[in-house]
Amino acid sequence: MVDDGMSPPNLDDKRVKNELVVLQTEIERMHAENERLRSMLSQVTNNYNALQVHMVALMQDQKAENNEEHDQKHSGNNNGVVVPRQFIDLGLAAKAEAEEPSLSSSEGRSGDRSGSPINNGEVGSKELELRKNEKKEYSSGIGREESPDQGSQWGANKVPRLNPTKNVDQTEATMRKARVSVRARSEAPMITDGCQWRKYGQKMAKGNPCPRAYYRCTMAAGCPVRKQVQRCAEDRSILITTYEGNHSHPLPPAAMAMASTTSSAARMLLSGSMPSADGLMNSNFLARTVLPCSSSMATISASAPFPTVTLDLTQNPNPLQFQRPPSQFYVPSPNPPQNLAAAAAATPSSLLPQIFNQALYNQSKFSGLQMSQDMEAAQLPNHHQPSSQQQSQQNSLAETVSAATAAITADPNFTAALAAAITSIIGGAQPQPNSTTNNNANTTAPTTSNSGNITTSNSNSNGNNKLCNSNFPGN
DNA sequence: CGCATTTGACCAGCGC
DNA sequence: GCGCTGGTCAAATGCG
Repeated sequence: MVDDGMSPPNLDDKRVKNELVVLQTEIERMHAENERLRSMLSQVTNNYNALQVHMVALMQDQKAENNEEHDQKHSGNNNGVVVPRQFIDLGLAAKAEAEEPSLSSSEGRSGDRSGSPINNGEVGSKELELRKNEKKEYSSGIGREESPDQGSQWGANKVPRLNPTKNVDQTEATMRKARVSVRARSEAPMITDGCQWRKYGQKMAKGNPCPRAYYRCTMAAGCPVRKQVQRCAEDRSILITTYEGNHSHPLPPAAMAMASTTSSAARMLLSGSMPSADGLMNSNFLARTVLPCSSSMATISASAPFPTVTLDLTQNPNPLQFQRPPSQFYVPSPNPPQNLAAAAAATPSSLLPQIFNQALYNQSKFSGLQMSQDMEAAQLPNHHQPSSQQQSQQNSLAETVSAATAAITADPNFTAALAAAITSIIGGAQPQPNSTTNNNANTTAPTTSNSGNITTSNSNSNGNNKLCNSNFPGN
């Protein structure tokens, strides 16, 4: 008991104690280091965000000027709507747009159509057509002056030719091509997303009885936003809605959510810079982030022809049924729809505020520098174990996605909930209204999809194809 | 009559 | 160069 002669143990104890002390100091040092890195990280993030905000503000100013001119020309299309043009947040996209409307409203039109503005030769005659169009459309109250521009926008394939303004064009082109695709189960022929749409075309999908419908936003003249609606061939209960572009006009809150989503998606894709490399890494990060909880799927396809953020809310048990490019990261949701619906039924609306908040919180994670840092953290094997903060951020994001999915699935109208989910995943830029309410401007659109191949024929023969009859009931 | 949808035609990009 | 495909246009049609 008395340890006199027990010197050896004492020595050992000492040594152990020393080691402990060393370890402790080491740990403290690591903590300090961690702390330091964390603060650096947050500083960088803050700077980035500040810059982003600043840039957006500038863009908005610029756009506001352009729109003023534009509005003066076409007496107030945007009147009445309450919401400021918030989701023009998408800095770069906003810029791209800012240039477009002004161009399109008058002289610029020459350049638009077919995206190869400068396809000389044809321009002259086409301009006549365009002007004719303009008149017609303005008279109908839904200005469509954007059509030319949009043509180029949506028709991504045509974009590359866009041109001359080299400084912006790369960015612009990328933005224009960026798409947000939402896959959701819905028996309804359409989903309500808060915007007004006008159908301008429909095509049959190859090997798919369900046609793909094309819509453009009619809430304001010149709005470049378009969407495609298709129903999945394998599972017709799945509705695939793809959005492209950013609204150039104020929107009601419900629509805002979705709108900011597309903007954010574009920005996000852009932040990954060129699709090929960074884009993939980003997707990887996203997938990893979402995976842990995996009650929703987020896919970012950086592969061509345009970068697409896909939010899969179908909880499809067999993701493989959809052919996906190898470069896509697909995160399947294990939860059967029923479960989600049930879970959501209990909470949907209450969840949304959280979702929105979370979205804002997570937002920084998905953009710019912050994103790449997180990405590294996520991808590196743990030798620097991700800080608990990082980990919890990722977890919370996953939870957010999960919650959003549940809420969405339960929400018969989707809309805001849908947007919230996407936004939360890709980092929506706007503070979202906490209401899930939606405006009912809807568009119905039956759709089809997925294989990507579309036949040219339009025979709408089969009854099923009677897609949309959406008359915009609402709004 | 005005407006939205339908649908055949057209255009441009892409691959072979 | 040609054919295929995605996307858009615009006349025709239908509906309120």
